Amino acid sequence: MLHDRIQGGRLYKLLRDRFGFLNWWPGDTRDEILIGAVLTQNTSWKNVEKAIKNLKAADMLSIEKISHARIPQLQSMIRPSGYYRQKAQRLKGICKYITANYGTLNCFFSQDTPKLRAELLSLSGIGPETADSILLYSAGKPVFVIDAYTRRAVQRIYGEKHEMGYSDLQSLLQGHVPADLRLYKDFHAQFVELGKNYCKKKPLCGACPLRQICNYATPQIP
DNA sequence: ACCCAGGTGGCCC
DNA sequence: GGGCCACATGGG
Repeated sequence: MLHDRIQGGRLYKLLRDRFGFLNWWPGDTRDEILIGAVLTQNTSWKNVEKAIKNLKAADMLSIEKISHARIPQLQSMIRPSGYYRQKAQRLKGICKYITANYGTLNCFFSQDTPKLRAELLSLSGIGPETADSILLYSAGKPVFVIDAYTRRAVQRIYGEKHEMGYSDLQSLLQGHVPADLRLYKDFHAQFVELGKNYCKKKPLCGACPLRQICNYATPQIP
């Protein structure tokens, strides 16, 4: 069963051996990572890079700056990342909330993780995945991020059928992976790397690392 | 021309 | 509490 396959770090070791350690989320500052997390929603990172480049060129790549940006200007800068009208509005709202209530990201992040997560989720434009991406990569909290890649990989391992919700998937992974920040960051990065290179087609290709643990013979749910 | 990408919020039942 | 749908650009 899945538990056994993930437990003992077998899955992680397998991926890690294939891809090497990935120091993942591109971005130099906490601000940049948070902003990128919002912009990348259902959007390829390539497009987000263009938006971030525009923001950087205009010296607007900070929570504080965006909190009082003009919407039309913000829209034009983030246009390449798609949904630019929605994202401009929501991103500004998020930045305004943080600066108005906490001043700085460091201050905002210095709360208990559960409270911080709930607060992130209460903001328009931040759902579970974005909240956890921010918690993990911007705030540095050991929270497992569940994204489309992770979901697909786990479904491959499971045997495709049992569709799990976000929190079920997260509980499952967090329950079987030691809560270590570097490990969580890298594990998620491994899932992304896996998804980008393999696991795209229905039958796994011969080179897919998952073949080592996924023989499609025992897809039973506990 | 179609399908997808590191989702989310608003409706509806 | 789940099933649709709009949101928008850029690349295969």
